Amino acid sequence: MEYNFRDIERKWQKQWKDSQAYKVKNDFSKPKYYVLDMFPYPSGAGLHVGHPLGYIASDIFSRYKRLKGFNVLHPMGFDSFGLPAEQYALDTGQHPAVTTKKNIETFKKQLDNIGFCYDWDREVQTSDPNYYKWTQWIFLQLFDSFYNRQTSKAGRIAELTATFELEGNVNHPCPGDVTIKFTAVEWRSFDEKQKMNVLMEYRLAFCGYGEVNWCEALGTVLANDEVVNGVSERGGHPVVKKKLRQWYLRITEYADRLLEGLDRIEFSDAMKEMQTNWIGKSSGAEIDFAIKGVLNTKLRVYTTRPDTIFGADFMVIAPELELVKEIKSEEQTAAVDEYLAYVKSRSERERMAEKKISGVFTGAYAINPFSGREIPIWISEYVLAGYGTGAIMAVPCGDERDHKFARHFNIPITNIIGSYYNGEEANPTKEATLQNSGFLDGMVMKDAMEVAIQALEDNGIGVRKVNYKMRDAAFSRQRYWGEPFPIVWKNGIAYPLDESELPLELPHVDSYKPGPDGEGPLANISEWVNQFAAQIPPTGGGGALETNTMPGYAGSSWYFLRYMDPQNDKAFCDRKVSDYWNQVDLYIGGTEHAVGHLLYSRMWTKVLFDLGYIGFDEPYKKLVNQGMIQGSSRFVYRVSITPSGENRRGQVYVSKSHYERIDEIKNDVQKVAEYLNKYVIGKVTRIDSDSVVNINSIHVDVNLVDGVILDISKFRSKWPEGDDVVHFILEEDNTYICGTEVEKMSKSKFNTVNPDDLVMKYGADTFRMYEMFLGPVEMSKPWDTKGIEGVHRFLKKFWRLFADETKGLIVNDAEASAEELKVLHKTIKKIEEDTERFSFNTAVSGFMIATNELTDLKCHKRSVLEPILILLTPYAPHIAAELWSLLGHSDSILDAAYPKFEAKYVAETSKEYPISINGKLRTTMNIALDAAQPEVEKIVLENEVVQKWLEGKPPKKIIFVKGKMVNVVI
RNA sequence: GCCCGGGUGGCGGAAUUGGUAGACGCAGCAGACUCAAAAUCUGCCGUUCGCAAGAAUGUGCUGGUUCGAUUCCAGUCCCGGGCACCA
Repeated sequence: MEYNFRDIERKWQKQWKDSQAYKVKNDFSKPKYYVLDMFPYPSGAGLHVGHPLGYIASDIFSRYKRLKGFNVLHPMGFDSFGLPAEQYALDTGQHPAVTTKKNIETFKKQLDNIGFCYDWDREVQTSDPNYYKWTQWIFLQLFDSFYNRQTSKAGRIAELTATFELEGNVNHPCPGDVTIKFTAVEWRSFDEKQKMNVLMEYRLAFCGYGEVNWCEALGTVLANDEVVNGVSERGGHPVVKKKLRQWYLRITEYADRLLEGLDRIEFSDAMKEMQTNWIGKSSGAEIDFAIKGVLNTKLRVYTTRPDTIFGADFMVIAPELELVKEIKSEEQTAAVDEYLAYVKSRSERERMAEKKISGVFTGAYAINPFSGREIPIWISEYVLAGYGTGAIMAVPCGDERDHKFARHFNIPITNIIGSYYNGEEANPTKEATLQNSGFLDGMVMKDAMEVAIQALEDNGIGVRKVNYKMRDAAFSRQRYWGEPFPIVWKNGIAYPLDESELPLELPHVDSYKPGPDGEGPLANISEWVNQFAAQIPPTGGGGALETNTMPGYAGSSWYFLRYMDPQNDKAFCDRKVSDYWNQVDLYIGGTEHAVGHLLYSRMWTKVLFDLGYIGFDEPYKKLVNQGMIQGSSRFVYRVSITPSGENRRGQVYVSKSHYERIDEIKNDVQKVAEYLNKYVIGKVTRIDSDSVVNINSIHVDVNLVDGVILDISKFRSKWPEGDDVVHFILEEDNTYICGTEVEKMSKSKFNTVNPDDLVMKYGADTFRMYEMFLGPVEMSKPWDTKGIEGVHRFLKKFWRLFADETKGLIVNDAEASAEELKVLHKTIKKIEEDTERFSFNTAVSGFMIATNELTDLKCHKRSVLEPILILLTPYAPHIAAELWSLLGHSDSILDAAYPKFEAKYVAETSKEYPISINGKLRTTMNIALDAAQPEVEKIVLENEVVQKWLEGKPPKKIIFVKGKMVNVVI
């Protein structure tokens, strides 16, 4: 009876499917556990070995929790809206819905191959109208809400208008535009459009004109985190700033709660820090400076260091500010205008890349409110219009950028920190005692901070102020393949669709080309756009649907809730059901979503909590970041001499060591020609004066390479023309050695490995355990198929504990020996502890050790093997189920009782103590564990190795740590 | 530039609280079984010296704390990730 993994796995996958073994019920009587994977985008490329890493880990943990008696929710679905499907549609004309469906089928088949315990009845697809109906519904809730700063919670727009009727907005300053201020009387006098415009500045989902990251090549707007170094993350196309009407989420209102919530969840420190940095909270003050000769305008700056106000030697304002035009002096007008033109000419990309010091004096002066000193006002692009007030007070002795600027333009520097400033570079210390600082003189900076702010507030020239780097999140895309907004525009007012109209389905289109003026493809379908024209309040007639669609993160912001109650058509998720499943207990996914998806879904959860739809305000209790599996690329090197000598005798591929030698002499064409001719006779017959050596390193399919050795015959088969066409220059042992590099796994680099192939060859159980055995889940590592044999051998060896090739099942009912029970309980402890702390690689090694030891003991006893079989179930469910059934069980091993560790079986009476001399291990001795120090000292000193090192002298000291070690100091 | 991680055999990695460094596996070497191969099994396997016993050395590098450091501290180099004119 052999370990026939193919039959076994096919059999059990069918059996589990037929018996609905993975069906999850909302059974409120059982304790729950919710394990979630970040759902994949179903790309056309299918799964590669990198994808399942996290899925396997979560599957193991789910199955483990199930054995422990929990009702486990471990669903899977697809983030199926997105750009690639639409790009593909543009290229091929295939409808995204069609390609997406096909891709999902492939993904599901591949996932099922690996034997995951998903309840596919709970599958969600973000592009399914039954799903995005509720994405649109949640959007409507966001649209109908504002952030009430009094209660620090989302509230309804109706509450807000009720307040406005009574008291205006005095207690609810406008988050979108602080200059909007009105009384109750004024509010009541506003017409509908004015009211709606005001409310738009409060809504959590709002529409506004704003500078957006516009990518011409993609024809769309990108979120900040989709732009990397001035180019699009996808495709690397240039990105420019452009003013467009856009939808946004007012996530900035949640900045503090997003920050505070981090204390209550288990994310890695690195992840928390990324989010903290992204939110970028800083506190300081806004200070108003009078401008010399200008009466009704002040210069408002933001600083985190009000204590340094006496060191402000100049002011810098962002070139974009309107104030510039107002204050520039006549003499400086030409220079300022020239500078503004220069700034405008520079793209975001140049600005980011160059960072050179530039700026111009406006001719205006600000007045230091405490000293009356006149401070020149400059403009420079290093001050950003979008942060703080767009203006700063520059303190060159304390800020490096200000210092460089002052140096560059020869602005005198005031030293307020004494010896802390060396005249060469700025010192951002907070410890210095202030000098040249008026009433702050003699105070330590960090104490002066509070005094300065108080003085500013007392004199009405400044206020305490907290700022965030985080911006409101752009929430619209000029794309087809996304959720349509349930919004109708009429006369510039956005009217929400009634809930009963949801889902607002995407129309079928024939063209995915952008609409006019940067609008999305939907703008081209007037029939669809105008479908609600007759119903729009208050008068009916006119009105057009919003033609933008929602971004990729809309559907993924709440999908974890839908899994709980996926078929509900009355609500996104029944409250009783979400109360039961509650937070995701374990969320597994990559770090790439640190500041995107994870922040947005945290915000949506908080809003839904505030509005009373769910009972918790953090979606994910614990997050484990799986590492990336990188590709291990292989290269071949093609050498040619152009323009002459080329292709006379076909292409020449040289092995690695030859490549290295040729690379050294590549500038000498003659030498390279001789080199090539030495191996390929007549390869190079003529060299011209303009001949050059070309060396191309070309990705070669990793499946044609064994380790680093190229399978030449497979490679050669790409040229059916025959041997004359392609030549190889090999190593001395007649092998072709490839170059290697670790890169992202991708089809274009020919370094992808398909899990299907490995499952076919070794089985799903081997594949699962091997992926875990590679190393800690959190760690990124290049894929290497080599070691999979070892794991496969282990499973075969494990099988042989139960069954013999000729004799069949060899398990007996004899009583287990103490030694065997020790192995069993040691293993129970090891596997349970390692599983709990997600140390799956060491758990796999624990199974190997147990198998090796039981094989050595020739143990085939049911009472030992059965519990180990249960331990193995989460890791290798198929083999476990098969053996369980062979042992005569008719019930399912998926619900067996997890074995209980009993310490008495592993208790030892003595230990092989390491005996060190001066901390260096010299020998070991078996000593009873209950032996006390005097007794141990006596035994140790009698040891001949110890006596040899003592050379007759008494030891200085003997360190004895019970149960650990003995160290003799001489 | 700033902020996080991380550097351990030929390779992936282990060492959970400062206490036997290198578990487990891959690759390699030697052997058994076999006509042969596969499969399986046994032994060896950081480096240097040595027939061996053993000794020296060894967790990026330089120091320190300690009876004892892969683990703690200071400095430094390298690799990976994040942020990047945020006042």
